[in-house]
Amino acid sequence: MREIRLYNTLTNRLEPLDPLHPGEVRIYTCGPTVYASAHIGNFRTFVFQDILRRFLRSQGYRVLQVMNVTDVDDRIIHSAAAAGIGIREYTDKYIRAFLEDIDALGIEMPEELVRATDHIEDMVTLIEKLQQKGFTYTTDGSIYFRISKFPEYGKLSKIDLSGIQPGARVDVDQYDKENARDFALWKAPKPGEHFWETRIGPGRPGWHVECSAMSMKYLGDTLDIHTGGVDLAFPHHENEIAQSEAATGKPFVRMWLHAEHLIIEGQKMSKSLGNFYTLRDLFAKGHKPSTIRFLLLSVPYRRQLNFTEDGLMQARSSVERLRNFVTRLKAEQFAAGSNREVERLVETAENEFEAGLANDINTAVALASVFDFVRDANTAMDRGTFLEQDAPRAVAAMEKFDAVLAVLADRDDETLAKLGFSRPNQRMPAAEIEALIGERIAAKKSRNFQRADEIRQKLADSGIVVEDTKDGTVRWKYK
RNA sequence: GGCGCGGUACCCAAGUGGGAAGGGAGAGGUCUGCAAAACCUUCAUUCGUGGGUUCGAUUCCCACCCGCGCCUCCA
Repeated sequence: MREIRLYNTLTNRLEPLDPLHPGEVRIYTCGPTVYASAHIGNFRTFVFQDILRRFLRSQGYRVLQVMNVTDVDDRIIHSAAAAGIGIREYTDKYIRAFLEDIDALGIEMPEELVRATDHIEDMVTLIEKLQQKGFTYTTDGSIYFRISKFPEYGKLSKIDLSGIQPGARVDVDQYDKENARDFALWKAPKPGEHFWETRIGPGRPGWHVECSAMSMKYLGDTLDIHTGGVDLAFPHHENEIAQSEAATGKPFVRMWLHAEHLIIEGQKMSKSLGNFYTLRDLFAKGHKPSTIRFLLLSVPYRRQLNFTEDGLMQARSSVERLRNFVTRLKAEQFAAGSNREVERLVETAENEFEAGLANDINTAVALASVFDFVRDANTAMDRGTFLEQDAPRAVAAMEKFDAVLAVLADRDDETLAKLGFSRPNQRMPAAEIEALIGERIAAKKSRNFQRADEIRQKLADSGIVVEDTKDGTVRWKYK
């Protein structure tokens, strides 16, 4: 098995992946907080995680991935109350939308998608364990984690607690905490708020404890990989480490992977700047799922990604190029035989593709190997040195690449239609298209080029592109 | 201030102590009735700036400039 190296935020180094359970990689992924639609920045992180899991599987690993859904927090409680419905009902619709969104982007479902509110009992058990070991204290019914009892606090984010300057910014809750950095494991209910009646009293869980409880429940005390956006490293992941390791006495996570943020047209994405896009906003503007996925995956995950209109155009063209190649492979007739040179091209591409991804999921290198292959194979086809037996081999390679990339197989129209974004101007019935193309071929044969061009224009107006090929056949596709 | 990421052609972007990947756009050409697709050619003689190490640095070291993130329950 090829060695896979990943950049571990805990050690700030590239390290070889060495799963605790041979052949199986256990991953925990911080999922969405379902109080609103996820935005394009969220999906940068989720697409990265999808590339990671797809690559691991393509390398023969079993993957056991758990993603949480945070369906209880202040915003949810308040919004649900304002809407006069329960938090479960309130979050259901956002969970549904999230599932539709990740499906639209070709993101595979994790093996376990778990809701925080289904695991209150597990969190209570974890908090009890921390209480027994003396890592907590209670103030007014809220239970806090005492950071001073956990000397390794700060090892992920490399913050030095001794150097903290008190003052500048003070949390509003500070008065009931011993230390400003202590965080809530359990929050006492406020009047009128949703709460659970439990062995540790009435209340609701703090944000951090949910991830510790659920990850260890499904993946064991020590996980192979924990992923999330860079912003989560502190305090969320730092707190997860503290809770989990204090409770079990074992290392919580062997490798921490953090995806850099996405910015929009060079600016930080924020609601006040009005550059806050959901997937559906982009679909409504006419962008295809494959375009968005390609753009999100084309920049390696540890690099900030500038999400721009121009970038979307470029991504769209790139995907077109790859898809055109596969279409050509399947449609064109080649002379009998097979060419060892082409086989060599395939092997080189497959090797470089894997090597790129194995080096900290370097998608830019992986894509370069695919494009190299596409160009060289196209050249061989143009020169007539690409033979009949080479085609299925090349198709197989492209399918292998797409098992990770997931942008070649064209589900765009289908996906958009499912979400209500069908484009009626592209819905000319196939029979009518075929009839027009037949008429155009006849017109061309009788050298009535004016009529032929009229038909081509008519099809173009309906979003259909016609391509004449060398051997006289005609291909068409939706634009 | 602390911790971290980055500055490579018009845009996106890889990379290494010794010939600067790949994609998009542009220009010219081949093919085509014309297109489209594809192919060919072209597109970085300061790889942020200034020093240093070296036979040789975009790559290592130092300083500086610029952009960004986290240090507040934001992926």
